Amino acid sequence: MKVATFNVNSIRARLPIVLGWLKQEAPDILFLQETKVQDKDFPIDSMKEAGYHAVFRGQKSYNGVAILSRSQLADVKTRFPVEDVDEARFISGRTGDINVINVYVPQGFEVDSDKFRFKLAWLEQLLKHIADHYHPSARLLMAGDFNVAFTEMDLFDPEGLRGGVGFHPDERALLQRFFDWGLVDIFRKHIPEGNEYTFWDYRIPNGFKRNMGWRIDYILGTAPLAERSRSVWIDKKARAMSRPSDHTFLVAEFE
DNA sequence: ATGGTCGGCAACCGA
Repeated sequence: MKVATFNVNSIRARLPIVLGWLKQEAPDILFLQETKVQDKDFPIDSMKEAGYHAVFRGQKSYNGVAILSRSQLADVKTRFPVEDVDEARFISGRTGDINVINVYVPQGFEVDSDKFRFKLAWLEQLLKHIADHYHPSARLLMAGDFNVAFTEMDLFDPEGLRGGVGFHPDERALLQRFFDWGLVDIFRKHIPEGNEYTFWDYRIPNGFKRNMGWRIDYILGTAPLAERSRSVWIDKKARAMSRPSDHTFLVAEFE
């Protein structure tokens, strides 16, 4: 089984990249974030032609998540209210005995802002949701854009960025609690070295060329899945395609 | 080289 996650930064702007990648890599599941499209405008026909089922929840202009899969997902849920705000940031479902969750965690703007507090509350809620609905001994795969670098290895300038949004102790402590519960960072399980990133800010000149990036996209799995993971990679060559996203594909293969 | 990020969507917001 091959799964991937990609913050697409507009599914309509990057439809050729996604379709090309699906054809080339033929994943079983692709998690997409920041689709930036309302449901009535989601390019479902293109996905069908590519051989994929699609479940999605979008909103105008911002956010939006989708799961593309070879086999149809059951028990699909897209509602995830936090503090009475229900943005399009969450989709869960099931394929066979594998439960899947796709998340687009709030970015958080800046530390001590309302948006930052909302980000922390959102992550708390996600943790509670998982603890309430799943068991670490069952197969759960959660992937997406978490907007948090976990350790110093996961960003290009840990000292300069320490304590800022995306690398704040409170955010990192929350990620740790997902790991404590029983989720494994599949990338880090296989690749212990640093300087491996999934996001490069558009606003840093030549940030990608200079590899000034962050690892903020994750594929997490419970132990039964982590034990069956065979390889994981960040697909930088997908960035060579026209109009690259500021994120890239993160891919994992399971037995 | 006399500027310097994207995308949505129509003036700026969000990342």
